[in-house]
Amino acid sequence: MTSEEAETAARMFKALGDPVRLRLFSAVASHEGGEACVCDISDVGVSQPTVSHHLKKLKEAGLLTSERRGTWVYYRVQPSVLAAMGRLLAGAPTGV
Amino acid sequence: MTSEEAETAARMFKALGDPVRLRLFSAVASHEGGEACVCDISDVGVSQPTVSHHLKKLKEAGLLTSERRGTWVYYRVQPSVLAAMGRLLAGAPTGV
DNA sequence: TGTCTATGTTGACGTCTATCGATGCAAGTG
DNA sequence: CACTTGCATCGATAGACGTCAACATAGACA
Repeated sequence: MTSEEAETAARMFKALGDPVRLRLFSAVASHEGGEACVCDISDVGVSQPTVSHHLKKLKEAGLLTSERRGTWVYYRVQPSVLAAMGRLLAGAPTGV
Repeated sequence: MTSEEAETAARMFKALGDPVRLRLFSAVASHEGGEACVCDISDVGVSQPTVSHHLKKLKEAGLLTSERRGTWVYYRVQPSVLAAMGRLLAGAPTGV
């Protein structure tokens, strides 16, 4: 595993390394239709700006995508990234 | 996903959320025999105390175990934890 | 016993991060 | 146009984190 690969992968793991973000991510992933608007998942015990902050982090890490439809903003997971992280953990290193 | 589950899982993801720790973990996981002494994997670009610090973090997160044999300390991965994280990412939520 | 090598621990320092209140922006509704 | 709702951004603050130098400890060997 090269230094660059480690940084890329670590960025994703780091994004899931916060309880609030993990719950938000799980909520989006398990929501009906594979997507959820912020109002559906914002009940994680923190204020609304904090939720927005964490969703932005998850988006920056490439784990979520967002789309505005009318009044609401819908978040959706990036399946390919999930698969890559799963492989990494399953014992199939990227390039070692 | 409850708050407690999120905290437990987030602690593991967080442990892998640092490039140095991810490289150390990958090095141990891919090393011959599934274990490695610190001298084998300490070439990650940081000082020796920092390596020790990160290995301690990984051990606290339950991702590694350590065993002293003579002069050297050998680290080994916890396979069950890996499988659990893999399942989490593969789309089999723990309790949602 | 003394010394060297291999690791772990401590203390300090600078940086990052999570959180909040206040505010701003977009879109629907009257 | 005014008002409300949903979400993002800004500024500030407290706490966590990564890193290193210095020191401590454990084992091997002469």
